[in-house]
Amino acid sequence: MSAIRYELIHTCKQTGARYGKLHTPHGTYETPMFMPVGTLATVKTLSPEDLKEMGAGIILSNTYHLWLRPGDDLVKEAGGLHKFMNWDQGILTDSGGFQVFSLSKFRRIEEEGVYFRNHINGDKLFLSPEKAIQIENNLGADIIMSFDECPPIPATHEYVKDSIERTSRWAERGLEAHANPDKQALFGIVQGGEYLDLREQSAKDLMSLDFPGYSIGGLSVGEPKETMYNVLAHLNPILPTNKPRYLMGVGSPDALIMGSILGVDMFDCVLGTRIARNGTVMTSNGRVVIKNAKYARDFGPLDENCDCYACKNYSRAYIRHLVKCEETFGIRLTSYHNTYFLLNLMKQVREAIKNDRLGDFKEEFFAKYGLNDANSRGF
RNA sequence: GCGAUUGUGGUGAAGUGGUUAACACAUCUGAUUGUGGUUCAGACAUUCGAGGGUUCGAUUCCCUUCAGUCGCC
Repeated sequence: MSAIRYELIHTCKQTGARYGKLHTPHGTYETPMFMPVGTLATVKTLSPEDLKEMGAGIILSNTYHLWLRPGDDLVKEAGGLHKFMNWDQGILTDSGGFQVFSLSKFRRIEEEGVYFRNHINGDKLFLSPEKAIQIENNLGADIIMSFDECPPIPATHEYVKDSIERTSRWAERGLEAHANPDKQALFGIVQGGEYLDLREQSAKDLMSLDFPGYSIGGLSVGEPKETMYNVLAHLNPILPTNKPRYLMGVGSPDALIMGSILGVDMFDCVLGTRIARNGTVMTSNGRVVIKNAKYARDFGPLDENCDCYACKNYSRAYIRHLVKCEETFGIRLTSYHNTYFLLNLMKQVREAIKNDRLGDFKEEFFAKYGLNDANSRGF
């Protein structure tokens, strides 16, 4: 018995996008959904109460980071991640595979796992599929990820083929090591870079292991958007319709809409909260770099069409001042707004799917930014 | 009043008798996609306190002047 269940409720007649519900041990959530990222058991600057208030469902946390600090055994001792951070909604943990790829300059990938040095003090570390699952079991998230290798784009076909085959073997090992599949759903991660044949092979290999959900990894690593959309379009008819599909690390507004159209149910991304901390917000009229001098005397809200806490109470001029002075309240307000914006965008996407008009919604949304091309940068 | 010393962009400062006057911070623009609040990229002194002189050429040498700092009466 799987810990989660995906229920496909409606398919958009205009685009084929999926509206559904994801039932987890900590609540049921409508999809497609955006999951805010809280790497170190907190969405930076936001409290769990804030997240609840803005309607966040599942949030992400991270195996690698929590393993190093404060340690998964400590989290287990605290009663698990939900209790530790006072979040009674869904949690998903990433496996650490991506961090090995993105944070460590020195790493040696072997069949049994990866040797690398941590990003804090350079200590030698070793992470394997079994070890990652063990940590994730201790953390206790509702949805957990297989330990994968995230190859760069570009990489040779030969390299990526070896890589996905190893990642599939790792996925199988993780499945065997998994202690409580009835409480935590383990997802396999489809890799394959930009090669459609390898993406297909990766998906089919993982599907033969019958995971309760499938992640699509290794995208948004610097490739053109078109490459990503091609991969999604290819995988869409291959992946099972009765399981959730999770596109990892993607979350610019245009990619969220395009991903939904291409059959994705779940997204996560640090983009919104990261650019928030650097003084940029997403608005219904496009990106606004609130740090810019032109907003010094702009006493209107961040987004005139937004009714979030930040927009209802504070002006661009005030927020710009706070951000310029590196006051923490400033980046809290921008983080709040961007997270709200992305959650709200997905709400609109779901409504559009239910009304069979996601294609129209996409056109309207893109037009507002002056985008008429799915491959445009957007944000 | 006398003596010494220093004057380089918003700030702190390098530097040289000879094409675009280091660097840092600040400022101004971009960027950031399974998160170190990080990091990266670019812009920013027609000009070296002011005036005069020497020189082919002076921010650099000389004179005057102004301003600051320290010391002495």
